[in-house]
Amino acid sequence: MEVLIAEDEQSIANTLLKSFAATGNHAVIVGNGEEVLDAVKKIKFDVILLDWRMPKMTGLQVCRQLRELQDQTPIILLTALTEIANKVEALNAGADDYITKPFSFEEVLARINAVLRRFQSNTNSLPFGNFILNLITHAVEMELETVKLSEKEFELLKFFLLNKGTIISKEVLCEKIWDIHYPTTTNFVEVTVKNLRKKLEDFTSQKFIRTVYGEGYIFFAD
Amino acid sequence: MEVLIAEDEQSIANTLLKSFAATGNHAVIVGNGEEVLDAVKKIKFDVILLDWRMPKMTGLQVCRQLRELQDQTPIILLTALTEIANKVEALNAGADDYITKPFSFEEVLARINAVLRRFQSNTNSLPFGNFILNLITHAVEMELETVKLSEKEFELLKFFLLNKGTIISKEVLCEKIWDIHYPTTTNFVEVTVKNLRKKLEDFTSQKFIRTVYGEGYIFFAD
DNA sequence: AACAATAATGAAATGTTTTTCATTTTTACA
DNA sequence: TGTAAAAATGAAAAACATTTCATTATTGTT
Repeated sequence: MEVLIAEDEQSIANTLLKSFAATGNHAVIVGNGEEVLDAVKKIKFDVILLDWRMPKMTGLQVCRQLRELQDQTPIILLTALTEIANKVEALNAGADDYITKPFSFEEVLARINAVLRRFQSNTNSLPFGNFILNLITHAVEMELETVKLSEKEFELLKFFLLNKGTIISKEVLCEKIWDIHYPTTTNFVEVTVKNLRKKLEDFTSQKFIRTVYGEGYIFFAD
Repeated sequence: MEVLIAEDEQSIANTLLKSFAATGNHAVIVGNGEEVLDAVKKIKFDVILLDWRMPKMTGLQVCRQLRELQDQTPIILLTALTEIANKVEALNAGADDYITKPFSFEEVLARINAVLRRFQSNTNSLPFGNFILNLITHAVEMELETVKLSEKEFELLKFFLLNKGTIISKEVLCEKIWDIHYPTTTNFVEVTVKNLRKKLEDFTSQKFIRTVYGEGYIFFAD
């Protein structure tokens, strides 16, 4: 696991760093808010531990700014006892949880796991444009309207949504959706793409799946 | 929303009670651990606010006991600052969150909503016995083994799992799964039950669906 | 034990989805 | 613009799922 520690008190930061290393994880330390924004541009962290009181920007400001930049990385705020009154503010700023100092490393790990679990299990629908794919019913929904997808259509759309904006080759689709690991003899991938396209366009009046000649498909939304 | 407040300090309990009433919710106050166990037997609460330090049983003991009795009601522990060290213990005892005193009512509401959200979105699988129904893939799973259910079989099993231990009539199944609101002319419900039974028994070597002559079916697990 | 009501079953009929195939359309590039 | 490769399409064939139906088995009651 890749953790970003944003904390200006050296002793706390170093203790955390060592503890993460000892549990087989990897952490990066930064000392102020600006450095947080720089760091997340370079590395994709699993979680950010953010000190409430830091030079230049408060944890809260960093938090808001990250969310404005559409960064969804889970954030846990580290707050001192005197700041307890502002917990609600913290949650509203887009933090996912907070820990009050002093804390044990055991508690930090427990909190991180709780937050990650919440994140992972929070995915029973995938949004795109003004629509969502309901992962339970396998239908595309918009307010009260829905279209049911067949199984293959569902799996295809789900895969596209999990890989928005990147080129996906037919070979990859074949592997991931049909579990076929050798060159295909027929064009069932194209046929399924066609059917999904038709259903989506009839329902949404938009084109989401673009063909990249010789390479594969890209799904575009927003 | 129906809230159970387990708190022996009258002033705190009453303030909460009034605040819940003011926000259109309803709360019940009990003063010790035993009364909590009695109360949950009578009423189905949406959330339980549990004081850590109470006469007769600590909040932690109550928590453990509720979970042992298979009660899954969300629990938020109310702890004093001096008890901060034991947060991990609290989470491990089956509590879903905790709030340190003193707290604002605004914060209580925020926490409750966070916990409820987590609860509701946490359901992309339904466990029964040693197995789980995966709500995304529509398959029954046990470790690495899986069986895929057809759509009707999936909906039927899902409905059974959400209504474990209660008699479900064919009329209700017809309404809820087939969306048919008038007497049926054929026996497709029985046929679907038969097919689901076969798939489940082939896979699990157990019988989960019992017939109640003249009334309907019951799903049993554990 | 005998009966009528209810439930379970196997198999055919119908409806859907998935895959295949022959043909047409689009694309990149000379 | 002409060509070959790649992609899209309509429709048939094959595989699956759902519903119907006739028959057999089970249940509660007398």
